[in-house]
Amino acid sequence: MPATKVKKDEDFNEWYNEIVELADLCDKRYPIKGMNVWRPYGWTLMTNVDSLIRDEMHKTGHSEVMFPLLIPESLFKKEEEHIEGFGKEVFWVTHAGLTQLEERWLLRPTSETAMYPIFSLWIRSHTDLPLKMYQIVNTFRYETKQTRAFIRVREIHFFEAHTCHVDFQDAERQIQEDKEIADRLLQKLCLPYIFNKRPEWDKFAGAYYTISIDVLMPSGRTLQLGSIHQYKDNFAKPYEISYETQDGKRAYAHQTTYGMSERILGAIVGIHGDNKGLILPPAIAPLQVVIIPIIFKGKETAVLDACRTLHSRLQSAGIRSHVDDRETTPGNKYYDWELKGVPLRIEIGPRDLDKQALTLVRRDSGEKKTMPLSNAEDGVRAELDAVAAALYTKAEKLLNENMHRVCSVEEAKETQGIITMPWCGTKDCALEIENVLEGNTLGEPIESPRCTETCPVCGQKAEKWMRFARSY
RNA sequence: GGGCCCGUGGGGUAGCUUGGUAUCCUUCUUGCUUGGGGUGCAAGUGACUUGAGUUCAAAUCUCAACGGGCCCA
Repeated sequence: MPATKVKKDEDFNEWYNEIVELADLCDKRYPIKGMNVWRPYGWTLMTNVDSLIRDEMHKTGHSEVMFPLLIPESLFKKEEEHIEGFGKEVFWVTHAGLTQLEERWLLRPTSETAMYPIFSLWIRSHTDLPLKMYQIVNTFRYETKQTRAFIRVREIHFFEAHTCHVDFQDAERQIQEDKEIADRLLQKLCLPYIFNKRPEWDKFAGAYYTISIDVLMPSGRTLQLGSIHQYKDNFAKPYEISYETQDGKRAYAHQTTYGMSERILGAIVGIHGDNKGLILPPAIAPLQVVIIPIIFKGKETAVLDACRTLHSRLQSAGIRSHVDDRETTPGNKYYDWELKGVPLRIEIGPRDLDKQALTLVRRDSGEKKTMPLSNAEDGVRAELDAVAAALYTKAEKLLNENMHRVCSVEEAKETQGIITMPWCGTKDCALEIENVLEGNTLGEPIESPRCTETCPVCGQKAEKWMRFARSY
């Protein structure tokens, strides 16, 4: 029996809208467009993702900081391209109490302009570099388009890492490290992804270049989960982030940033979920195992005791477990926890106790098996790994089956998903393809061989490949 | 940026055309019952998005705002 009214493969967008509320991730009834309430279950999930990010940051020598939410207009305005890129979508604070502010303040859309004036104070010598900082905060963008839970919101739960380096080469090494972080993180979340070097006209405002981290949603649209930016010294100059070199000269720092948001959660919901609800990767599932006692009159205590004993054993083994001892029927509990996406369910009833066994059901496949109670810890751990592997494989299949390399406009028209085509390098030709495909330019695949084809639009020699897709 | 549709208990809905008493399902609360895939019975709580207009009277008609959804650029 499905939990959702709308089927995932019939109307993905509706299914998504329905499931984020049904599964208690968020409450969309807050009366400001694009500002939803995080419910406890959703927030636990998000903070679990954040923990994985923090682990990666600390492993790679970043320090966590917390900068103010408000930015004075004068600081924001120092980098021209930046203000041009964000100017139309910032929220302004113009009054304090009854008095009009002498200088307007804005809610950070991202924190470059808050951090960099302070970085310029912190950095004096080459020994202060590299400076590697990050924060996980809320940022604000005034979206005018249709908003969607976790995917397009006005208050963004944002991870942003900011680094400063002695030169371009060292900043490039940072970007290499960022890619490795993405690889480890998204592997744990069972999310296969692609890197794309964004086209000049769509890079981050003020960046030298931008690499996006994109995943493919089951609707056939791509979702950008993160960005890695090389700034060179574009911000260091206006914000005067300079240092004294070893030989006593002054030089500007080269900077990078790395950003990700709750879109990660959107991808997990959209890619792994099914018509029964969420399916969570064990790495971030608030509960990895739920234990359902199967109670019959007269045998309550034996069953409940067995459940509780198993629960504390699993907890001691570092497995997030829960005994659902609510006064309702087992069937109800199954539906509840399937909706919540708990990877494994254990049932213990009188029949199991007779055999000193437990019944275990996988959320992703529905597969049911019994195993002895004696080494439940190992059995559960192995099954959690199996769920994670299966989720990744399924998502990888979706991505691979929907990535196509084509060399003519006609072929492209008849192709779904992510399309890679030869590209001569001019904006007009890319925009023409966007028109034909009703999609967007994703960017250049960053690690693919040189192209020797011709541009399908203008017929000129194409030295690059370019990816196109419909995007969120 | 332009166009279209929608807003009724926590969720889903009927009622709106033709203005007057708000329907049903579910959830929730209490009690008993049941318990290996939504157990059954009984009782109870709970709603017309906001503002202005028309009217003796507005969930119903008009306008606007806010919110939600869809389509096009």
